[in-house]
Amino acid sequence: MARQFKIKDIAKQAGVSAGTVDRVLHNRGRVSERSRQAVEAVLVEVGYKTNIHTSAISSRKEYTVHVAMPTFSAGDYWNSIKEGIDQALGEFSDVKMECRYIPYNQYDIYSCRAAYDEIMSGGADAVILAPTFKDVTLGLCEELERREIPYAFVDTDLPECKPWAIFAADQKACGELMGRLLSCTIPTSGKIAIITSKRIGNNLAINAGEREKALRAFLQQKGYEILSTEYSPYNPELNDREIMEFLEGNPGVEGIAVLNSRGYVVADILSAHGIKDLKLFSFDMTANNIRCLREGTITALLCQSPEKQGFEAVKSILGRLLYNRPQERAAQWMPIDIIFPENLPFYRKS
Amino acid sequence: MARQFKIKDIAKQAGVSAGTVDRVLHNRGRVSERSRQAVEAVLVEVGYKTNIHTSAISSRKEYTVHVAMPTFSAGDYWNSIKEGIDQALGEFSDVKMECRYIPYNQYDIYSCRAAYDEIMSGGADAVILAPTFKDVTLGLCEELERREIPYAFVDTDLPECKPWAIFAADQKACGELMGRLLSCTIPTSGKIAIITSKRIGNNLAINAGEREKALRAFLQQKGYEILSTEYSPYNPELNDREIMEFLEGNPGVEGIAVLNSRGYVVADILSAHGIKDLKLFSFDMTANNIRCLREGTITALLCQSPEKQGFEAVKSILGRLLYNRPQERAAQWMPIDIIFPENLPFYRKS
DNA sequence: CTGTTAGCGCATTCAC
DNA sequence: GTGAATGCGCTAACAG
Repeated sequence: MARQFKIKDIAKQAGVSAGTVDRVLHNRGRVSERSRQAVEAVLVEVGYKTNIHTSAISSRKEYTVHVAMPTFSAGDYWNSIKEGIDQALGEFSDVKMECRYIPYNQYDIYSCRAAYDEIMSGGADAVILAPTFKDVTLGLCEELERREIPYAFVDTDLPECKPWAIFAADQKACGELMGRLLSCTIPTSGKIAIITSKRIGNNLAINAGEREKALRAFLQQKGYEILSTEYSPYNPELNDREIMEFLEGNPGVEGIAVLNSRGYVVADILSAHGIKDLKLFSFDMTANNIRCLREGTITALLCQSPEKQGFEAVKSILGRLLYNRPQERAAQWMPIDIIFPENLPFYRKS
Repeated sequence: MARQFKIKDIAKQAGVSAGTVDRVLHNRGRVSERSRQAVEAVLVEVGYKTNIHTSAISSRKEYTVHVAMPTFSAGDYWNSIKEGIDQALGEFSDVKMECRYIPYNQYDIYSCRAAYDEIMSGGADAVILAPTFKDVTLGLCEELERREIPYAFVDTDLPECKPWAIFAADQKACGELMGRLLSCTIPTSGKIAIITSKRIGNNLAINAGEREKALRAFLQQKGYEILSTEYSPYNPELNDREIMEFLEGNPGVEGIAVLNSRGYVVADILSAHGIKDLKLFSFDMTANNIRCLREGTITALLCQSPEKQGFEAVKSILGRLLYNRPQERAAQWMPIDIIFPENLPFYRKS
């Protein structure tokens, strides 16, 4: 067990004091170029690794992190992200960090704008957010960058922004993976239906769009006939008729891909009409989707590790807050888990 | 942010000193019954949670953990478990803990016995092991229990033993999940071949056996015709002929399940003979299996989170060593990941 | 700009 | 049996 180098060791080696080493480590400035270089040389030479435990207890600074994401209810996707955030808060509970949740309606751009206004008015040291509406988010990020407030994305990437970090699933891979599952399950003679949801206004359903593009490319290459339809998240009572009319008008559909978390909506409709021989795939381990998976009305779910997204976002922001290092825009792509009834129990958190 | 209760707070509440609280927390004895009860009452009342960080830095005890598992080579399953262990060692680097690896040949019971002897002769504070040979392991565990040395299992469970904790995948679920994948992929008119490996001596290939049982039950219920054969891990040059003869003698096989990590062996044989239309599933993200998955000669892999097994085993043993709490035999079943080429990149660690 | 120093919360002596 | 005192490595405030 090679003894770790301590700050004092570094200081002695570099011919400075512990205080100076600390200032270098945290990019606090007020250090002469000469000292800084000397310290950094020793740092890399001995491979110094800061002891997060002692660091955590002796740091008395308090931070406020604002978290803006769509309203969540028990067992849904956004709630899982929140669980990951809370888990991180527990794990790093000695860092005095407060998380303020600022929820908004993901179908209402005004609600989102209001949430963002609230972020800017409060005194946030850092921000975690899900880029639901592209243009609105661009505006917020610009302002955050001007004020030098670090922010991290979860769920979706927005290439135009310069977040401190991104925690999301690769949507192209999500689409292709769904294509793979469908092509394993359905003979090429069968037709495949892609179901998306209508979204009002000119906001992009960024993720679903990317998934659809990748899925179509994948299936086309395999030679499938692809059909598609939309359902309305605003008029759920219409869905039943629309979906059934679609299926009746298009005989020969053997597989259905629902490109958002609403697989259960379609599953329940099919089930209510006694349709059992269709393969149905959807996204996210929400409470309703899990129920359908257990009932056998959903074949499998693709999951984007939402807990990990939340957890890693907090962890990363913390690193930024504690160690003021400049860093490149870093994307961390989440594992995409495939859940069948048989491996479901081992993914459910307490 | 509710302020956490500190040891001092507990002490004041219970009318004792910090030292006494510490003795209670660690079951160190030398505490009057009266004080102990008072302290424990306050402890549960305020929901005291020990601060692992301060705890870690101020504890000066040193521990030695022995790890007995099959010899590993770069990129194989056992190496992944070791990576998880090393990762934990890094994460908890301030706990002075040394891990001694004691590898053995998983096909040679004498080598295993020798490894276990070494464990018992060294001064281990705790042991992590994979129960490869049932009877030999039973003997070791008995002795460990007599000496009150805590031990944890990875990879496999052995119901007869009383380990501190178990980190393994549910093998029944593994078998059923493979059945599910096969039944999604292969029409019931197709035949399915199960391939296992011969194991010398009367040691049980515990995991593969359980998987096979579950898989057979699953497929039978779905109405498949099941064939099976074995290959020899000792005479690899024989495999090619044996496998090909098996396939030629059994036309109509559309899917193959390899119930251990050697899927690549079969994949390479098929590929060498230009056979492309078979669906092939196997276990574990080993280097060779990954190669075949990329080449398209393996359809998908089931993975038992080996890194997590190693990581959690160390974490759990650490908890036992630091906090002498008695705990029930606890099994923690790992997630079973399904890996296709499309989601492979997001599971690979650096 | 730099060095010095007082804690952070807990585990562990060592006197009582 | 018990409680006060000491140190772990690091941060942050302060005095130069």
